[in-house]
Amino acid sequence: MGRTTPRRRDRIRAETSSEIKTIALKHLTAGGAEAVSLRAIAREMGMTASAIYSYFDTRDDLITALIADSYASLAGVMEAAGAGGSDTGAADRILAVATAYRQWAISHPEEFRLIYGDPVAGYQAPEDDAVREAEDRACAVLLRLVETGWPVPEHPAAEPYEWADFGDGYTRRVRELFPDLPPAAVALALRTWGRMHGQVALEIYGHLRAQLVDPAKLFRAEMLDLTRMLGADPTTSR
Amino acid sequence: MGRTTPRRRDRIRAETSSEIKTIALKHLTAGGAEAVSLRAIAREMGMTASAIYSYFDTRDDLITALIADSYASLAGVMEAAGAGGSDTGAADRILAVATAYRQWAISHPEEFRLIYGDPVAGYQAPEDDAVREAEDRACAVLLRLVETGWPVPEHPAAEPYEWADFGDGYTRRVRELFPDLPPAAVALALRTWGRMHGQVALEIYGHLRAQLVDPAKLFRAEMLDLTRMLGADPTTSR
DNA sequence: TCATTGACTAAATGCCGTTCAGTTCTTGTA
DNA sequence: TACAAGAACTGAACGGCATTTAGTCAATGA
Repeated sequence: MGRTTPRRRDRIRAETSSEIKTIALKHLTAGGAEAVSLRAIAREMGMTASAIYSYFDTRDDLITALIADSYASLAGVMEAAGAGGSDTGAADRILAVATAYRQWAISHPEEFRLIYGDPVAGYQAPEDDAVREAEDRACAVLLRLVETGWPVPEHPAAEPYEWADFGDGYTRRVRELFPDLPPAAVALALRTWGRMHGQVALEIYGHLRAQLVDPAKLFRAEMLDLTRMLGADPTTSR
Repeated sequence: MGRTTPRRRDRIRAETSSEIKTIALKHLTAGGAEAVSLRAIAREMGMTASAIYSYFDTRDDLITALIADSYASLAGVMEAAGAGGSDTGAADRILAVATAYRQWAISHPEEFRLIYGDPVAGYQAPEDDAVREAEDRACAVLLRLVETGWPVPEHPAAEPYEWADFGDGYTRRVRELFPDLPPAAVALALRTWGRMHGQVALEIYGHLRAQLVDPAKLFRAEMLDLTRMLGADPTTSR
């Protein structure tokens, strides 16, 4: 009964929907989020702006779709960088993922801003399943990095972590994927995220422009220290 | 010849200008950057939107003024936190500044987004003197933190830093304020910034909401490790 | 074959930033 | 004190925007 081949109408609909997204993405990368206007997209498609409402309930929904697609692209890049053959050292994998994160941000600045910034006014982080899934994928890459060096000696003064410290849904998904990792390891993965993110965010938003000639150099130094935090110091692991 | 008391007209002008900013800020905190509309501000002031153009050449200029004011407020909070009596340990001062940074962000989320995000479409980080000055003040607070624990043993694999690695103007201002600090210390201060910023940015933009029950706890752990990076481990300095 | 449904248009609503011509009133000076 | 200059402001307009609504038309599935 289940129909394998999509019906003609559904196919056309999917094509139009993806054409809208493609043009929207083009405008985004060309002129930032403000340039994503339903009228401009429709104009380019030879349609009326209101026609787009058959495909996206509102402009924000279209933006959310762009976020989901962009985040999936970032997650893919991170996964590829984190996969590295089994001959790759732990520190190298960490540096590879971090570099991939930064490089993706640099080559897709507007998409990065879309995901991690707030380019759409009054726009609250959407409760979108596709977005959450991409975020989980990115998170999983970091968890895999932590897993390699685990257990890492805790900072003496740090408070212990428990599962109750994390969101319910998140806890469930993490424990399913990484049954052997304790809560403290998850906390470490989130700290890793923050550490990678900090410098990249500052750089993308232009806050290191006047200070640094080569932001990559500072990022390398920071990520090198990160390997230590994850118990994968390159001086000992290679 | 120099007139000390401002003329009546100048005074009124300054008052109107600051009233515009006050209302703009009110709308910002209430509804995000999108809510800062010249028409809405003028409406509230009993004026026409075009009247505002006597005070700010464009909406973006008004936004830039808001950024400068907000950044100055953040810098002030950081300075206060970093001042701590001479009896305060180095680690405590670091934690105080970091906590101040995060707390300010949490209590002024829209201003934080204004400074470090990209709420205004197609808006490039302005080359505004007042903004740069506030950024320098915040930077100076971090440099003072680094200064306390300096010298910190470098990570073995890290590349050495030279003054040529930094922007010209920035280098000049830093060396004037901190004649004794070497380039590597400046690099460490910028890394400190990135590390503080990373988690706070993720939190403010809602990216830790689904994951963490208490983001402050993770931030504490990260900042505790930061004290180590700055050579001010609380276990040894207290 | 035919009623239904989805894609689409056209027009309108009410926002917005910005421009411009014209008005009013304050100001410093002749 | 009279007056020219200029600042502050109004009102109308332009072109842009998201969104809503009523209506058209053709593909669809029973």
